Amino acid sequence: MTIHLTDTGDNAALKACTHEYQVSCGNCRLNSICLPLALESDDIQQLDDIIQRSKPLQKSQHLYREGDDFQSVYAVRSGTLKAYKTTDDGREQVTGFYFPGEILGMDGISNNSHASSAKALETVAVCEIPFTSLEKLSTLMPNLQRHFFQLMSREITEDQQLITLLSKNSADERVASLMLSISTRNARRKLSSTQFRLPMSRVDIGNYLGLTVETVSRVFSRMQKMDILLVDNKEIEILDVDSLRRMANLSA
Amino acid sequence: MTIHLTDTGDNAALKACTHEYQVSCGNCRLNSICLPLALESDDIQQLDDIIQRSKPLQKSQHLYREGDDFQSVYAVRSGTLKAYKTTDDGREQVTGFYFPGEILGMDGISNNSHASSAKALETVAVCEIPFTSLEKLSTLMPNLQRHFFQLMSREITEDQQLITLLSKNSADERVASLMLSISTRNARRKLSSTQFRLPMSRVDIGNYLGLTVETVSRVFSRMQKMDILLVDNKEIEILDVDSLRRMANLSA
DNA sequence: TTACCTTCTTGACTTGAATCAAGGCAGGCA
DNA sequence: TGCCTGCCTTGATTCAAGTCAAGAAGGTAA
Repeated sequence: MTIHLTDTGDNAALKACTHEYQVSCGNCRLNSICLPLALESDDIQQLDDIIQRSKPLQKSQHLYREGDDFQSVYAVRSGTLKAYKTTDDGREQVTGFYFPGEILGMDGISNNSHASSAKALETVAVCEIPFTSLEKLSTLMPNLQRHFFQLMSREITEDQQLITLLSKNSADERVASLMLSISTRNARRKLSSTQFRLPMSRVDIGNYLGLTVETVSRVFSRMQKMDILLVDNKEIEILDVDSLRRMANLSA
Repeated sequence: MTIHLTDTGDNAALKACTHEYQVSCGNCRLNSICLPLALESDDIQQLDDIIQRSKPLQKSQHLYREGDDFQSVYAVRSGTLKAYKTTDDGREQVTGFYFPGEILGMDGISNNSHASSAKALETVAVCEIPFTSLEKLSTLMPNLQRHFFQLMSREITEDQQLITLLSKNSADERVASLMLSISTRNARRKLSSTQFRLPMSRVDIGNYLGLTVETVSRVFSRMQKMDILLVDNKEIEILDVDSLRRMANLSA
């Protein structure tokens, strides 16, 4: 039996998941994001068979920790996670935020142990994809192999975007870019691209963007004063996308 | 016929490559870096068959450019390359340096077009690995598939290291880290870990580390004054590794 | 050899973001 | 209801790295 997953909005994690573990990839409304593949229905069945849909994670619980044995990669079904590394001197570096449909954990493949930790920013449901099964299946399904090569390659290019952002852009540009990125990712999930609730704290934003909390806060205030954003704590409304784009210094 | 590659030192590119195209992976002295695999000799033969060893690139020539169709990934045989992206406002962001035994070009997989450009910093010889052949071979050789998953995962974790460096560390720490990284990579190739010639300019170093040339130059001067490094233009000698490590703020 | 050009270094000054410090606000709990 | 406690904001000050400017050193070509 499969049940259609009716809502994967960020607050719907519990509702969506406690009773609806048995979603299949074929039915999942996120499959266009996480599995944009020309797979035969038979293939999808095989993939479904290896994927484990376990009970949801509560806010601030870890999906995995840096140094844990690497077993699986994970697709986010609902909710948001942050990935972070702890530096040698004990500070934290947020390396990414993961929204529904996105896949995390691939940095663990190289050493057979997770290179970063993943923590739920709110209630989260994930699909667990055991990596050895995925490898075996990939040798049988060239499309799937290619898909995972592409996913990892995308992660590389996204990291390179972040490197450029950190290396070249001002505080304003960094915050503007993150807002645009979240906006785009919401649009992909058919959610509003102009109004959303930030799942992460100012500290996390600052940490991700290489800025202090105070700077992040000041940038938000400035953008509000310029009528680019409407900021009410974590609720964000983009009032002027064009100005935001200009501020982010991105032509695309 | 295969000829043993006698020298892959950075200046030996021309000598090594104009007459010695026919090296095989089985004989290549870099294979412990680029192919640390338990492959049967028959497997290695199959891999050899798809790899193309073309004529060397001269300094400042491009191996590929951002936006080029993605066909292959490349293993560096001798010499050094830099990878860089051009930002929307026309500036350059160096995303990595690639030394002999290292593999580049994997960021092109996700879009079937190269996400960055690769330019020779000196005379360079590469092994070209056509990606579609590699994919096919990977479905037949699970070890090879796993190896490429691992290589890509390593690229991700290295990018995350750089993100952390850019986001959290001072100019001194960044330059110290790069010197240690180059030192380590030299050691892997059985070259001196304490004395080497930087293949890249100060501009490239600054660009990679998110610093200006002037700052890079000042850091080198400071390190020289502290008897940590001996700097003579591009010739570097590490006088005090422990202090350099302390300066880089890395316990490892 | 000189002349030119690029790359590197050093100094003086400026500036954007960090730090330090104080208060405000919202949500949870007694 | 009111009081914590943990976020978030705002202001004043400091500082690390950027900018601007000048000159030195190294490589290349005539």
